[in-house]
Amino acid sequence: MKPSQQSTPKSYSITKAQQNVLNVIREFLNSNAHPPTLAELSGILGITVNGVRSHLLALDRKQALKYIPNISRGIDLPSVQPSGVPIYGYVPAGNPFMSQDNVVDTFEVQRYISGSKDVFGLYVRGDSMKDAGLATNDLLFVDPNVPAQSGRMVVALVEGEPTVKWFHKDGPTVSLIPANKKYKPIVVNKHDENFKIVGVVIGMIRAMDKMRIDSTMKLRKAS
Amino acid sequence: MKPSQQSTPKSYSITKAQQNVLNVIREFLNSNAHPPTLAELSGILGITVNGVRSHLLALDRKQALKYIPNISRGIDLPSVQPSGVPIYGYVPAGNPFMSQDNVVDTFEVQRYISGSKDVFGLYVRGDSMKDAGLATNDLLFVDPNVPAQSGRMVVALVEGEPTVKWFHKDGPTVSLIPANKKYKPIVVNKHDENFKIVGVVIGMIRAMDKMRIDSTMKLRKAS
DNA sequence: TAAATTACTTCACAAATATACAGTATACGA
DNA sequence: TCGTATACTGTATATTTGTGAAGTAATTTA
Repeated sequence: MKPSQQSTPKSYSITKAQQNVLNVIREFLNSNAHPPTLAELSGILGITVNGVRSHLLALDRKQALKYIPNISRGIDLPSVQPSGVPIYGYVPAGNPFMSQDNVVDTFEVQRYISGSKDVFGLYVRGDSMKDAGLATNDLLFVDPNVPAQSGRMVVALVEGEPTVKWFHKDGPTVSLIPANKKYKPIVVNKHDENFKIVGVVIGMIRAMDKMRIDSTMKLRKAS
Repeated sequence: MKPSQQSTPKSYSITKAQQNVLNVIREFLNSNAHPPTLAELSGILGITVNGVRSHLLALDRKQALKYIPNISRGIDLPSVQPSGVPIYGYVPAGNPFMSQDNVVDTFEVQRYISGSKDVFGLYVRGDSMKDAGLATNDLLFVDPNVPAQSGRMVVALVEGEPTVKWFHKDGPTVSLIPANKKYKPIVVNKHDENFKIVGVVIGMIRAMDKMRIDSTMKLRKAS
């Protein structure tokens, strides 16, 4: 944390008063789509406009925010908000796990559906991928720009019908393998006109608002 | 879509010029943390400040944005961006499914992890919920504010150890039921001190960047 | 302890911003 | 065709909002 540039003017770390200003700005941005003015901060903080200003200049120097001169509401907080949920770790894992220190990560879908901007979602229907843990109504994230490799889950168009399967390439032929003994693999020629890889499954999300134990019971009986 | 209030002033739908203003504002917000001023929009659009103003007033009337009078940069665009991926429908389903008309929904995590602000994420480890489709490294969304009901999946603390199970209440006792024949249900008294429901599982997400067919193969052999 | 930074205040002032009011011309729906 | 909304322009004019310069006191680091 030592200054790497000798040109950097000497400065203390962020002080309590400055942190307070920062917090007030953050709060302001939670209820307003625009940053506050100096006068507004002045009113909230109970100090004069120039008092606020000197804090902003200091915070800008310390890179805690960007203070753009001469323009109204020219306060830019970097990295807005995680907009996400904290992630605490693994289950089961060491406890107590629900503490702020224990936040392993912050959830951002971008992390999961990273990659190309062409990623799209697709709902699962049917049980052909049951053993891979997919159930009807699960939502798949499919990336059309990821090249299909053996061992990956893909969405393919077979004779115009979209289907989710494991992908396996074997010389001139490719196999689409279901994760359910009830169904047989589909084997086609690599250049078959009636066959097309739509994309690779890079993620999945499931809403469990209404999911009940019954579904597992059925699974249990079936297996 | 007919106006429900007779007090609503007559107005056309958003015109091309207005849509253009809207687009410019959106673009502005993509590169700036603060909304534009009337003067800035005037410069970009090539019309006078009052021209801009009348557009903003019209757009406010049409609820396309909020125009806050008397404050600088008082332009609030609702629902910033979907930040999401389009969802096309079910698999398998009628084709051709990848067309803009076919967008069933736009993915927003909020939709899935809706409810309280206390929702948090938790990684799954182990195979005790295998038959419910959960695998190690899956990320669960847990809501501590949803009351546990029989049939729902819950995260519980049993003697200090966090665990994911199906929840079943039966008079004075509650059962935590694993979705894997290898494990036995845990039955405890409702008021047992060593037992505590942390929250209800409301969703799950899985990253499949590296997931390979091998894992299914193993599942197949095991079942 | 000396030099610098913080944490403010006050008074004055220059820009930046939004409004008011008055027009002109075009397009649209009943 | 009438009445209204749109799509602007222009000239002023109020406010809002940000800056400058100077100063006081407390705090911090070397």
